[in-house]
Amino acid sequence: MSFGKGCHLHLIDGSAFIFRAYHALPPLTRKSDGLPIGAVSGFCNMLQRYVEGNTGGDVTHVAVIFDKGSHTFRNDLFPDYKANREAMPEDLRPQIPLTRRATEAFNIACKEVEGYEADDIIGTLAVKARDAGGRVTIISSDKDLMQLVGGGVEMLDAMKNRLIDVEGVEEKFGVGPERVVDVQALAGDSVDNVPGAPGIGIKTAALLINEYGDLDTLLARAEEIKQPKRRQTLIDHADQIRLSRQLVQLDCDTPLDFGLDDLEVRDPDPEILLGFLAEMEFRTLTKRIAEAMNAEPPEIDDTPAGAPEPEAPEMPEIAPEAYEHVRDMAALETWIERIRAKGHVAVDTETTSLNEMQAELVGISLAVEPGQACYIPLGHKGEGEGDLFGGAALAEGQLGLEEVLAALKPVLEDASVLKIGQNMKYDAKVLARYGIDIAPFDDTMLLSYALHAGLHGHGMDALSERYLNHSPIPIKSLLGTGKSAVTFDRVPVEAAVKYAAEDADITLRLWTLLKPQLHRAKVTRVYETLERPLVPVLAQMERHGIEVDRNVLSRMSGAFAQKMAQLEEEIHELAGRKFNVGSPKQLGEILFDEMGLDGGKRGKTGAYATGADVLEDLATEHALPARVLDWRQVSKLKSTYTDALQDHIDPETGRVHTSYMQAGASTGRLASSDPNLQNIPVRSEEGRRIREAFVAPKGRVLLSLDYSQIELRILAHVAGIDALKQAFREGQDIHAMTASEMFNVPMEEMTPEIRRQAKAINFGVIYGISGFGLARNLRIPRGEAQGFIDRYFERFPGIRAYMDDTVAFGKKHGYVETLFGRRIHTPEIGAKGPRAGFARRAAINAPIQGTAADVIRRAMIRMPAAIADLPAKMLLQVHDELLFEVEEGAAEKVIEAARDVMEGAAEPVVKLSVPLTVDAGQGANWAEAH
DNA sequence: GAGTTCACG
DNA sequence: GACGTACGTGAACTCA
Repeated sequence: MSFGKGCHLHLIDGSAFIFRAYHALPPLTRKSDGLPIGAVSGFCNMLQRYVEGNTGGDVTHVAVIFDKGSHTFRNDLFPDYKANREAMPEDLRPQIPLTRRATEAFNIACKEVEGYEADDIIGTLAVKARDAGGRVTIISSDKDLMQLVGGGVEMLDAMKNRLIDVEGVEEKFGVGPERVVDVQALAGDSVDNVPGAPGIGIKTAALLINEYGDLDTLLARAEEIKQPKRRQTLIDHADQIRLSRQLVQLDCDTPLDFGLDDLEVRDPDPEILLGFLAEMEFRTLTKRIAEAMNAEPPEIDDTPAGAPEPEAPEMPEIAPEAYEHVRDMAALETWIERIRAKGHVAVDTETTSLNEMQAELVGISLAVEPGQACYIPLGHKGEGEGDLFGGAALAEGQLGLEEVLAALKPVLEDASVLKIGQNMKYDAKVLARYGIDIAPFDDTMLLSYALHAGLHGHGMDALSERYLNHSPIPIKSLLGTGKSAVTFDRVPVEAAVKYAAEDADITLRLWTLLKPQLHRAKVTRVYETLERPLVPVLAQMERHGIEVDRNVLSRMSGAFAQKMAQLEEEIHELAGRKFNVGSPKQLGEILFDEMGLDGGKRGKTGAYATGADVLEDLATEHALPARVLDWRQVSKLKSTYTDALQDHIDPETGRVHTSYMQAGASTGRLASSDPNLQNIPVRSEEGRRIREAFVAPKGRVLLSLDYSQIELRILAHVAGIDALKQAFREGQDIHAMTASEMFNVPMEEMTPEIRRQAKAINFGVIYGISGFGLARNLRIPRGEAQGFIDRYFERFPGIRAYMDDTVAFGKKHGYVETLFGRRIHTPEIGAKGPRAGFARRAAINAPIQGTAADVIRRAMIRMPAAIADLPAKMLLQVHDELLFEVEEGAAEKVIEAARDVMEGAAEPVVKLSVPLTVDAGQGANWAEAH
């Protein structure tokens, strides 16, 4: 029957159904494999209720309409359109394709058009149906669709079961459907980030439109408005209002590759529908629908779930021989289809270098389910020695790099296909250099870190051994070690297939095991808000790098070399013979055996201790240890900084690119390596000069923003110490205030010495203070140190309570938590002996250090958006400091924006009872900026 | 490769 | 009563 008079079309807003279903239900997972299916379940229930409700009705045509693609013409008009939308929850994403399948299983037309919102398609279809003389019911509560109501089109809010007709629209907007866009254009929409006119809401907008007739007239005659403020707003924001109208106006000319006749109501095929429901393991729904259809409900097999903790879902053995070598485009296309059908894929890249800045892509491996993995070699060199110029020809059986990347790019960037990786930052950085922005993704390393920080490492080998009981093929077996090591492009393709595809397979298996545990462990939010979104931020910072002036370093190296030689000579003279000053063992023998100095204590290896503290004690009596201390300082600065940093300057960018380890430190801190830019000297005057080599390019400046006393502030908050909180609120000198409280010294009479002691105690508290430790730090007798601590606890009993509570919590649960829910495991807290002491102190420190780490992570994640419109780049993080490079004139603006983000970073999840404050500095180099 | 030392927060 | 102790990192060096 052709669509026309007497026909009734139902248009269901699929995305609205999905989100309703998702939020209405707890996070259900499929019993057999942990696949999240809560939204699918709710979606199917809603469809079923819909079908039941309309059986025997007058509906002749029906379709479920979905959004497709995240970029629409509205984004071209206004880049911030829907920009404040939160990212799709990660456990919803894999369910999207399943809702499409569900719709098809119900035998309901399921339609979407790339680059268009569902609303536009609904609008287009509604207009067509109306023009053909039929009736239309739009099943949605989206107010954007209300502009379509009238002339045989109405809306049904399925949740409230309320029909919205022209009167309903007037009630909501104060105008008829044909003027809804005008009102919306004025009022704006915070949900979709449509700007509208500031200060004007729906009420005022309706008033104005009703008075002037329509938006264009209103804007043309804006001068006539009586209220001065309103008048000015409309005049000032006329363009913005017109843009807003374009954004809310539905496009009722969406190009469609189907017609109304394709949407005719069809009965579902019981076998297909019940088959799908059984596959999803929806027992109740399967039974109910089977009854309704007079069909036999299929068996549902969800056996692997047996135990509530699915330890290891059934997986085939890991068999590297079975992996596929992809050698032609047809095979690649098949893999791409399988990926799309699955909705997720494990990806791993093989390259010529561990340094992502220089790594050339050699191959890509993919895995879609355990045991099913492939490797696509792209840049393997032939077996031979190569030509005279050292460049070997490409090996056989490889596809062209560009062709493969072009085929994979849509999948790797597709919002509905989840990419799974182990340490995805690496692959993302490599692929970024080939123009691929891999997203969305999961990272098994970060899953493990969110779940099990403090329990074990999170490298793939460790995870594979622990969870899969399988040792992956060692990379060394392919590349060799030491001088004879080769790069991955020299590995024969056949061996590379086994190794590389195995990595993807293992990654996929780890994901199937770890991902479902997030919810159970209640660390989903940690993973989603503190781990995953940080990856692209770090990748960007690493790619930026920081400019380092080689000449400054090299000059310093020369000066240090001279100084060292001079000191060495003096030291040998004082010792009476030559020896290796850099050898603690030889130094110990000289000091304590040959020179017979007191205080020689041997460590566990039998060697004398010659650490700085020991030498400092000796230095009061003798010249030699003092010289050695000087020598050590210079030697350290030269070898670790002025020499080594030069080797880290990237030849292509001329800058130094550190690498941040996100899952290294158990507390949630980052760690920087290759080179470590988190321990550039600052405490000594000579050392600080090294920071002069970290510079901004011409026309730019470096900008440093650091949290002031963030850990002490967090301590004041978590331990609930009113006196400390008060001091922070009033901006007092916290160490002086502590000293004043402890030693009953009025603030006016504070001496630097008393303040210094209080400062040491404040820090000691954060570290899990002990009398011995404080005594050593302050160089006072142990009894005196213990007296200080006792007095401190007496004055601030909340601190003692916090420490005791934290340790008790750690003992009970095996982990402690930050304010943001990050877990740090403390497996040794119940151990016997000194290990328990370590674990106790670590447990006391972890929530404080970890909360501070969480706060700056949150700031970093929000920073790119906050400075997007400013000529600024975030370059480095040093635990409580962020370093930026900005155009000279923009420094103040960037400071303002970045400070806002940093000071408000805890909110809205945590409302601290102390303010966070941020100090800022700027200059041509890091020494000046800090 | 373990142990020591020392740079940072 | 004796243990050995501040918390968290990474890099360079020596020495077995």
